[in-house]
Amino acid sequence: MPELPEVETIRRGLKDFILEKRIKKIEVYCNKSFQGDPTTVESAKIINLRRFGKALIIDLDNEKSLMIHLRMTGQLIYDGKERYAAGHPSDNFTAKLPNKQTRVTLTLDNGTLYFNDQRKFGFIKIIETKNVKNDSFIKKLAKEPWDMTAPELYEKLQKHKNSAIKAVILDQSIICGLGNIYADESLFSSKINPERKAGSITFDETNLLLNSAKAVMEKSIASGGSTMKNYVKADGTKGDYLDLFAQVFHKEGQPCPRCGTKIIKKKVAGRGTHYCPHCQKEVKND
DNA sequence: CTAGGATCCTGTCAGC
DNA sequence: TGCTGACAGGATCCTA
Repeated sequence: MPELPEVETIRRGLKDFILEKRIKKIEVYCNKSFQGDPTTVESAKIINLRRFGKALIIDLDNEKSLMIHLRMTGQLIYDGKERYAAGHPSDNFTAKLPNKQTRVTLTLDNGTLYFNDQRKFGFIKIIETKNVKNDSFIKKLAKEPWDMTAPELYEKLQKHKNSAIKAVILDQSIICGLGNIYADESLFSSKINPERKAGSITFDETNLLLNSAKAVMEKSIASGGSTMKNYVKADGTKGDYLDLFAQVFHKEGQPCPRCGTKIIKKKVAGRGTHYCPHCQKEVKND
């Protein structure tokens, strides 16, 4: 699910609806999905929304924060006068809520925020605002592509020289923000085969990869992420926004936009991986 | 230390 | 139709 662009989309979109609003009540339907005592944040006001990699932080006015990670299938759906839904795309965006996949609801002054999560990998947890940066997950995050230099990334790649480049760029402690979609898209854009060992990537290729990562994520954020938002009509839910900008992801069997060769799907680093076998030729030496 | 695989959980889809 | 296995936009834990 949601990668950096989707979480950033959620942050920007949700802000307009929930900033300066108070949490009146929290209902937890699945204990695994919520860590902490909900009553300690009830009546607190939302004063800021921040993002660290794929994690969303909602700061409250009582020195506590909600840390939200959507993992694979998490969604945040605000339902008030309007509905704003983002995260893992599904019919939940327009469905009646709460429903079977609703794990937590936050009742606000002006509406309800639903945390839906089919697979229950995601979570909301309460942490002290001052401890956000010390959180075990946040602490490990590397820089995002915009803050990282090519020499920095190149050095990290050498440290993991025997791993597939795809596996390396998915590691949030190496470079932060890429997930399965943007890893594939960045590698395609850089003409790098996902199975190449990180140690075989040249400095120039590293530079290209870094620039590609920035470009594909910027493009996604600009178009509202690959997620859907502001939906009111049920007939819109079938639309796949990913198609609008993805070059290879979920495009297996379709012609490569650069050379026309059929896009391949193959398991790399334990993940479904899409690439053009012609543009992204394997390089033998490493 | 790195590298690779299993695992958490629910739902859907292809194939028999 | 019913069953089965594979797979899913993530991250962690375990093992070698």
